[in-house]
Amino acid sequence: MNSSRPVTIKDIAKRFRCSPSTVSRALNDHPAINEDTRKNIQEYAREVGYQRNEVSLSLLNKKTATLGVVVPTISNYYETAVIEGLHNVLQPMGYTLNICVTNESYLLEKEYLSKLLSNRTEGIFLSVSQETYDSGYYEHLEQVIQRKTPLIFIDREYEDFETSRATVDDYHGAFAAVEHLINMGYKQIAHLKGPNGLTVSEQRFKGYKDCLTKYGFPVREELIINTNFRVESAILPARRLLEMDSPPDAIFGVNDQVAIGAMRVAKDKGLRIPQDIGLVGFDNSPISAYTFPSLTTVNRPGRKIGMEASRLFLSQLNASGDFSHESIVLPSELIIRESSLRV
Amino acid sequence: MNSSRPVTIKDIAKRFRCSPSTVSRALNDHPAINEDTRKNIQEYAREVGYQRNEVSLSLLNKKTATLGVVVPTISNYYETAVIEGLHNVLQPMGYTLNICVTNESYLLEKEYLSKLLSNRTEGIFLSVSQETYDSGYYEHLEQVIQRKTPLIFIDREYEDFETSRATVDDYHGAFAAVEHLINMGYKQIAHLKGPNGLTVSEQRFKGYKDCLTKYGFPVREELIINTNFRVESAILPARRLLEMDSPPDAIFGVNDQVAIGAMRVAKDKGLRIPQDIGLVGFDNSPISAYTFPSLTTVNRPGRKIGMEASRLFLSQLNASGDFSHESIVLPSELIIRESSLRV
DNA sequence: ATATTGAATGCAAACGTTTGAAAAAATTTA
DNA sequence: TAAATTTTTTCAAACGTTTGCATTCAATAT
Repeated sequence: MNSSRPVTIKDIAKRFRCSPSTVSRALNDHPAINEDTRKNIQEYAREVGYQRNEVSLSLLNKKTATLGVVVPTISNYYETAVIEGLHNVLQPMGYTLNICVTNESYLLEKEYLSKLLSNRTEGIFLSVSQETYDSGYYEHLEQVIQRKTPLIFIDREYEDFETSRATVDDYHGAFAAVEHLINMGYKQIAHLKGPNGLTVSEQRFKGYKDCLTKYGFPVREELIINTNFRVESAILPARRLLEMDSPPDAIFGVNDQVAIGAMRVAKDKGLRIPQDIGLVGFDNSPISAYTFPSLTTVNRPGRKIGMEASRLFLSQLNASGDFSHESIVLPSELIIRESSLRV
Repeated sequence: MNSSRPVTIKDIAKRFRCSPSTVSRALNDHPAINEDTRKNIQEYAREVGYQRNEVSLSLLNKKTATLGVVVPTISNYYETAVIEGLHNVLQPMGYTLNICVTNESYLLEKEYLSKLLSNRTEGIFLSVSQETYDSGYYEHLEQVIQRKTPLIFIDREYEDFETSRATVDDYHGAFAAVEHLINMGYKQIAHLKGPNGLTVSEQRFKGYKDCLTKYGFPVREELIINTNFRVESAILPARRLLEMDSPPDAIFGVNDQVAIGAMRVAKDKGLRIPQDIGLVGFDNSPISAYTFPSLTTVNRPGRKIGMEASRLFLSQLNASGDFSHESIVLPSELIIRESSLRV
């Protein structure tokens, strides 16, 4: 019966033997519409479940009220916190977020950006994929710039682009973490590093190295092993570290997951934490406060990053024409817990 | 200089002194277009970065290639796994997922659904919010049904609606978990329950109760305490349980987070796991395999759910007209690890 | 009775693209 | 060289909505 075709303004116009304009105005409470007409039309519209076709409006106004969020993954606490932050600011302003997960793939990232532009997305928040980083291809971003669509980098940035970016101060967070371990008297501090090439990995690595150097410790190659951020990826590296002839007495993990993996391995070997080995993670994920022992970590204000990024977007929007590119770097904060608190 | 207005087909037509139709056909490799014309136009289009306006196409074809995914949260492993599953199937088919996070709010859920319909989304995957559940208002769903937009329930379902749904067999998973604890000789099994009213909570709770009853154990009110799925929310309840005069010797948590919270509390009290107290979670989140001791849990095939839900959507699409509503229930699987393996 | 006002409604264009049918241009055939 | 054919291009409508301007119609003032 009920044809599935959505009711349009024309359908209503036909029903009332009036023009579409009248219906449009009636529905939008335009003053120059007879009170009765207005009421009747509005009532009927409600009855038949009329819903304005936003697609046509988008075409007409060249506004879609849609923003793209392109991220490598949503499987970590941090990323979802960022999205929550974006959401908290932008949703109330009427924006819809289009969340695209690139899964670290350059091709997907490119495709998503292209699609977002085709869909006339009004702004793009981007955390570039690892493949993009590795390959160094950035033409797909040129597109975005050329079209003057506001582009905001989140965390993983590409330095050569003139645009706004919001990042956490990974460097000083890592530095503080290692410094804390040194203060606690640890002498051989290993690092379970993130994938090569990513800003996040490299900045934390740099903080680690610089801190060791500052305090006169050597940076020992064999104490630095790569992981892919995931807990499983830390197991073998941690084992390798702890089975060395002169094993480290502390491990700084590139994130909490990795540190928790190392914690498990240490416990399996009967090591006491923090007495025999100190552990520090990064992210301050909810679980890190409730491991046993609880994990010392570096807080990364994901929600705040999302909110700051929103702010950057909005200011770029208002400053149409004049560039107004800002770089926001939010401080990270060392959170000392049991896993490193040696007394 | 470069005006920020996107290049349109008309602009190109003007440049070549031809009609928009010619340009359109040239760009789409229509056979009835002169080879030279085609080449020139395509080259020029590439040069100026022409990108088809998908909005106008959506209006014309009444197809948006967009699907809505409305979920209460994306902060858990499971939800992101579901989204990954949806993504894996639907992205290659050209669909864009519009992920909407309701944050358990009825109002937001309603608003999102309305917006998705207005945007002519071609299908909606919905896991209803807790408020919706509590309130019992479902008119906002009637809208979707009335518009014949395919609607697929994920996990949190509302039984009265005629539509497809994909859920995990929470009941039998919980049953198996508790049965396992009983087999291991635990006598007083407590339950850290999820929020009231949610299918997920209630099904697991029912599995817990039925299993106890089957094995002749009483269901003791004081051993059942609510949580909100989050690790923090388990701390006080777990403490209350373990400080009872006759405390439980096992705890079944509604999810891994909650179980890990209980694990922490138990350890703080100096209890040995699994000797003094057995623990079981639910979800098989990545971390659960690497806690110390590792956590017995129930696997919830999130990615598979996403893939099955996609399948349900596609079959509903093809069977346009004739209803073809299916309910898929995927089995959950007990994964026995150290936290309950008492020998 | 006519001009003047005011309220209510309709017309037509616009947003960017596609597409069947018609028209125009180029080519071949008789 | 005209007719027939083929190739190439243009026209116009459509998708659903909004909006400045024109129009209609009734009521009031002169």
